[in-house]
Amino acid sequence: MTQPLPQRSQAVAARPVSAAPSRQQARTEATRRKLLEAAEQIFARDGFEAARLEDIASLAGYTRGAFYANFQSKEDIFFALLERWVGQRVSEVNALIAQQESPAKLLRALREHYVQKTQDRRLSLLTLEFKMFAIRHPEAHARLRARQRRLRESAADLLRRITHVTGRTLPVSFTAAAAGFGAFSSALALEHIVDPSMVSEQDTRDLLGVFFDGMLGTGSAK
Amino acid sequence: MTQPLPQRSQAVAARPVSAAPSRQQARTEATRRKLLEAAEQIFARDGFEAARLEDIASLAGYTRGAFYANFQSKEDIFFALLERWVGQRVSEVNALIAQQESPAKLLRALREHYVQKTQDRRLSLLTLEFKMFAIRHPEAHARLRARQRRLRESAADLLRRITHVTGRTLPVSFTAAAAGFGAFSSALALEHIVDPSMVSEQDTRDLLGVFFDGMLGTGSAK
DNA sequence: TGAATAATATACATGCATGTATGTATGCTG
DNA sequence: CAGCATACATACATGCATGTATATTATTCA
Repeated sequence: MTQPLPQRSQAVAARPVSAAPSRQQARTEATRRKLLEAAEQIFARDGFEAARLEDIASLAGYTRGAFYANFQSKEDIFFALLERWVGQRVSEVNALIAQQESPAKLLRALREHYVQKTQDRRLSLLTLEFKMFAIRHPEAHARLRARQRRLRESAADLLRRITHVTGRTLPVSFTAAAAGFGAFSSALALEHIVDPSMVSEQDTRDLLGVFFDGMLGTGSAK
Repeated sequence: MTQPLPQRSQAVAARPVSAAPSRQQARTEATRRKLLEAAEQIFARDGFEAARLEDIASLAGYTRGAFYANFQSKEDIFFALLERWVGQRVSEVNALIAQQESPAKLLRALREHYVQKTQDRRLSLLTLEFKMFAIRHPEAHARLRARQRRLRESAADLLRRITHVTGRTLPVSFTAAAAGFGAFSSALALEHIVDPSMVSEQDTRDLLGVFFDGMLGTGSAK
């Protein structure tokens, strides 16, 4: 019934690896990108199950015809989105690492990074959506999990560097700590979205701050 | 076509408020309960959208006929479930409050309460499901939010009592703090479910502990 | 410029879950 | 125990989103 998912979605017709992309190829890439960006919005808005391919296509400015020319199914684009998304997140973290700032500055930057995450509605909802999907689709679970791990490893690296300098030891593994930060920030974002009057943006900042200080001891609670 | 939703789902035929329930009424109550319990499982397993009434009914030992005799729609049972569920959570918290133990004991109990939440898969998933639903169904948002608030208020009360005794001040409002604890524990539960090898149960305990100590200062981090 | 191919649209088929209408059995009441 | 109501099951109708097959428009290249 469900045949094995192809590794790469829709394998763009083979071509010499780094040749200049032809105009048609560029066009294809562009619509793929537009579709992915639309999917990002729709999935965040409606969730995976309720999301309609029609909506994704039309938001991108196409019809479902274009969709099926570029992706095989809803799951397919969901995975493609995940890849892109993890790549982007990893880049962000790596950018932090690459900064080579003082540990204190790095600490503040990391903290700000998570605070930012808290305020990005789409990001937080997608994060949750990916995880929910993983839980509920056993056949896809391993794949999803692997990508999440990539991201967690990056963040863990960053934590490793920081604690190496500050000499502080964490109560849990680096990866678990990274997961903790990520989880907490999306959870707080969710709270704020559901009921901003109960948890203001400032509240999310402060709550995250408490946790952050407890873990990494910046000392500047307020 | 769609007449205005009655406030109470399916308005069990009016009868003197606290008369002894007839056998038939008792039977009805029982199947309603079974259906609700089944729904709890199915919604947690599949999520609201993917959940099929067929599955709920059959898990409860009935067919969809029984379902529609007791509930009007999937949304209807979802809300009924929410009510029941919030009621249960509030009771739990109130039980803690009613204990009238020493503040130190109360603190430990509260902490253990959240740790327990972390380990209850169904509970955590349902929590998230309710919130996601609220976000994505504007017409239901207010109603959902109101129930969540009831729960948050209870927890906030508990926090108020504790801090009143310990003299400690929180960095955020009591309700925001309560939301923080709740959010963090379901988020950690989710992490553990998605990838237990990254975040063990002990990790969730420790991470929650860090936050807890940061907020309420029990002092016993490890 | 026009044939060949790629990109996208349109039209159609299918499946599946919801909801409704009707049937049946069991319990209640005079 | 007759007749009615309640509780649930079965069968059917509908809608809607997916996926596929075909048509149309845009590009490339001889």
